[in-house]
Amino acid sequence: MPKSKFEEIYRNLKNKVEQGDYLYGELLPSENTLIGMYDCSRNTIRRALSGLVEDGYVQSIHGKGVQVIYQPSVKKDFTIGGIETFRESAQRNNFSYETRVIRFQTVLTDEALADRTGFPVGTELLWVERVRYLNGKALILDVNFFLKSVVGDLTPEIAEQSIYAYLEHDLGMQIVTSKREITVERAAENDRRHLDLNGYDCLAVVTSNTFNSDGIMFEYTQSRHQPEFFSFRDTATRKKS
Amino acid sequence: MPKSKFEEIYRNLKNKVEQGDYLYGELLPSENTLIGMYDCSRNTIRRALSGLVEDGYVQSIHGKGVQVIYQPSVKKDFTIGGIETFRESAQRNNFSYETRVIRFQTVLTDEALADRTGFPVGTELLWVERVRYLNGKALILDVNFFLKSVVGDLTPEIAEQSIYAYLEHDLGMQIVTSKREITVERAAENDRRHLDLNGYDCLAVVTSNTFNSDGIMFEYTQSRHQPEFFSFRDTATRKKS
DNA sequence: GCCGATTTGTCCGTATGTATC
DNA sequence: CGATACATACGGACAAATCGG
Repeated sequence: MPKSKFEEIYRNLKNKVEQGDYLYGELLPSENTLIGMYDCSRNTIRRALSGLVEDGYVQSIHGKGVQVIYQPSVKKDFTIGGIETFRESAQRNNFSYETRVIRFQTVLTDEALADRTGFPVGTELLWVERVRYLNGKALILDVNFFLKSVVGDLTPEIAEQSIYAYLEHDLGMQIVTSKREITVERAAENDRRHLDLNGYDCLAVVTSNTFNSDGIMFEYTQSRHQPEFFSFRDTATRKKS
Repeated sequence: MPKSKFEEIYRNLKNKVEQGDYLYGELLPSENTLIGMYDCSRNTIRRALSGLVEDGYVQSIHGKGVQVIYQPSVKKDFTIGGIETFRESAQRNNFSYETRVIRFQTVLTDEALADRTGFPVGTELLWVERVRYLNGKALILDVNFFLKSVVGDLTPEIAEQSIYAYLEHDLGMQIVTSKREITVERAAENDRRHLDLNGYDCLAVVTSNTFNSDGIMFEYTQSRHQPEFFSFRDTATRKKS
């Protein structure tokens, strides 16, 4: 059984664009035509279209139509974007991958940790550090702090597989919002020890706070990437000031 | 005269959140209450709210309410996000700034340039390189390629001020969509020559293609940042697979 | 555990405004 | 000018989740 109607239409149109049914520079069928094609209301069509706009697939032009601006990417990078897990990215790129847990302990949030993570002082956290290997090279160092009260009995064994799969499937938790910041930092002692930096003295660092469907922030993470395989894509639309 | 109703409400609510009228963790007034407060339909309220969701200000929880997840940032970084110009960022952070044009010439798109920029072979482009100074330090190297047919008679003098102001105010052009990619690259000869790298051997590189309201891609840009002052913020929401 | 009130999520239909051609 | 297409706004209906009694 499908999800919602607008999402079905959104996916269908997205696939069509990706498969080249509608080409770069062309206009999509008009909203009225789409109403006929999908047998639904105008609102539903517009909702589906706005999803494509957010994805940078199309751009609507007042009085003219909705134009395709999707271009298939030539480079098959190891990219992160949206909220995609390490495992999903690796599989999408057909890379062999492995994860090693190098830290797994419970800590109490003190002043410094509170300032860094955004959790209140005194909160019990699970501190996990993992090294991610792609095709045998140590490329990512993940430092996670999870709310102990939420992740329950997460084990190192689970952490070596996918923590997100555990959270979503086993705990039935839904990840909704993730606030991220991307910076570039000089490699620290810990980075040098665990990663194959290949001569780089810097890393791409993605720091994020993640919220679940209950609206509670349950995770603070730093993902420290060797620069070579890091790439972040994004589409921005300018809101009128 | 104001823009649209939903945008007015969006801005109003956004300001209230920023000013602390609604605090982190609290719920906004219910949609029904907001309808009364703003004297409008439910759709209009929901549209305003969805803007706040996109900004990572709030998160709606089915059956419960709309929760504030906005936290005022302590660090006053030089950040880029949305489509903000160099000038806007500098002013927001109260930095003195200056721009020097180090290249300004017309080129014809060959195979290599087409591959890099996404413009078709044979297109006439304006190639501009500028060094951006913040508080006297050379921190950003901007490499722009503009569609010659669109930017018309852009001059080096204008380029030293704000190109975007020229495009928007003088040409009446509206920037709508920008596709961006963030990577980390080793500093090249050109970077070393023009930037104060402060010992870093890497740069944060933002590569973007920008579309105007006519749906034509008129700009390809590489913004090469000294890492120290680079920070990119973003809020992602997970779409159900 | 059930029920009803509240709240958000989805969907529909209609009307009017505005830009393009 | 008229036809077409997107933008905004309103109103109503029902579903689904949450919460308190």
